[in-house]
Amino acid sequence: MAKEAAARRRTADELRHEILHAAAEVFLERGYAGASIDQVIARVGGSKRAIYSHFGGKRELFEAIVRRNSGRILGALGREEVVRRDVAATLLDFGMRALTILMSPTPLALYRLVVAEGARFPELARAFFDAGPGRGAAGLAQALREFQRRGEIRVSDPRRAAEHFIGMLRDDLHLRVVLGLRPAPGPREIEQSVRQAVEIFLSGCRNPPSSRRRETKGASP
Amino acid sequence: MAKEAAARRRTADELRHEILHAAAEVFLERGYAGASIDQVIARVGGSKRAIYSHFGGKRELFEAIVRRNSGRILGALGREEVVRRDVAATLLDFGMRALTILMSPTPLALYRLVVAEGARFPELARAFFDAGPGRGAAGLAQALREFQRRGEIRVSDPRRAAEHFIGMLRDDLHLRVVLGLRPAPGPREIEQSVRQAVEIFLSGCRNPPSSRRRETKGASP
DNA sequence: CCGCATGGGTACCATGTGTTACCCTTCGCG
DNA sequence: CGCGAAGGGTAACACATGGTACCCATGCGG
Repeated sequence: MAKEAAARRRTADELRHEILHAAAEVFLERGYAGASIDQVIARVGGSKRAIYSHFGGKRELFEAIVRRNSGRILGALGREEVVRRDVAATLLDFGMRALTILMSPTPLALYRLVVAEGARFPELARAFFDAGPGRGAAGLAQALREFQRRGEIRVSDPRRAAEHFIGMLRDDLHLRVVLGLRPAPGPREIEQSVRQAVEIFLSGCRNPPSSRRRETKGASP
Repeated sequence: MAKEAAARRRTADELRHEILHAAAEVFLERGYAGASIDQVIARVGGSKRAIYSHFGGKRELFEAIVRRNSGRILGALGREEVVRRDVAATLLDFGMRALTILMSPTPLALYRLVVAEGARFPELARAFFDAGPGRGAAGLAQALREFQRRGEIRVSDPRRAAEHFIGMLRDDLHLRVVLGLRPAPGPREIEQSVRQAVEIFLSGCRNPPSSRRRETKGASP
């Protein structure tokens, strides 16, 4: 009885969860204005009534979706940017993780969505930024301060430097993927991009003084 | 007579131009799905028939808008990244111009729009990227090659390096403005950001080898 | 064993959308 | 001076949307 009931009539939380899941799919792939309640209930199988009971309406459902995904997706990166080895290794590690996350489908779609609707949903934009890019930059900035304390790097504004580094990660490669001009890069290409970013970030590319660098063209294995 | 006629009945080109202008406003501020033909004709004063005569429909009008704005906005930067003075000055100049353009209202709205709809309008995304970020990166890459030829810098992949530099420009500051979390920065803040980006790009921030740098805190002996 | 509250499903509504058929004004030309 | 044509304005339409009133099944209390 109870089992049958549970199978037929989903728990309220179950249903709510499924609605959130389906709504995320729909909103993330069609945008806010382009998505419709009917499409959501078409996927989740329930009825509109359920949506209007559990959430208030389209707007509230959308906000729930964005908040939920903002929080969960970038939580993996957030952690603490533990300052483990040397600067280069830490930056490489951070960059790899960040770029890998940024290039996966859901964060990409979420990015498109929030960029598109951010101006019309200010508190959502805030939540997204604080949970994602903001937290990432803050963590990295903290790590940079630690390295600066150790004397390994020298930077005037750690927070801004962190943002610059993240900016290098999220460069045209990310933009091209966001625009759908090319598929997401694989781990190898990600690593290549991150390595060059770390190289530039640490050593720059001015020639005379830093001529001690080993790569450039000649193969040093 | 002719004057009255011209005042009453706009030239076909006149009308077409006004439609494009109004449609740009509507699309850029409401997004593709959120915009409506009625809103466009409400601003331009004509009738829907005009739109469907001059353009094919909503989709075509949208494409015309994006193409037009993609071309005209970033044309100012495009030019040729003339390699004038030294690397730092050129990068600073390029960065200032690029960031100033990126932070002005229309390019911001266009960015939001294309990011949102890029996946659904692939050829538009391509056109936008080629006319804007792509051209900018290509120009800068060309300049970097020239500097590399002169021996002023040393970089393994100029194109990617150019993209990294542009990425540093378009970092969290740009994202925050795109999301509407803060107003666009003034010239002073832009210059500050660009300066640090140039500094990092050229010299990096690793401490021991490049201790010859003059800022940070202590005077370099 | 039966009535009742709960909540999810059906059907509907008002509205706004993109699009098109029709008509009238206005200009160019004989 | 009259006529044909072209193009813009009016109005309608088919449709999809967000939102809601009604209804029925389900599980519990008396």
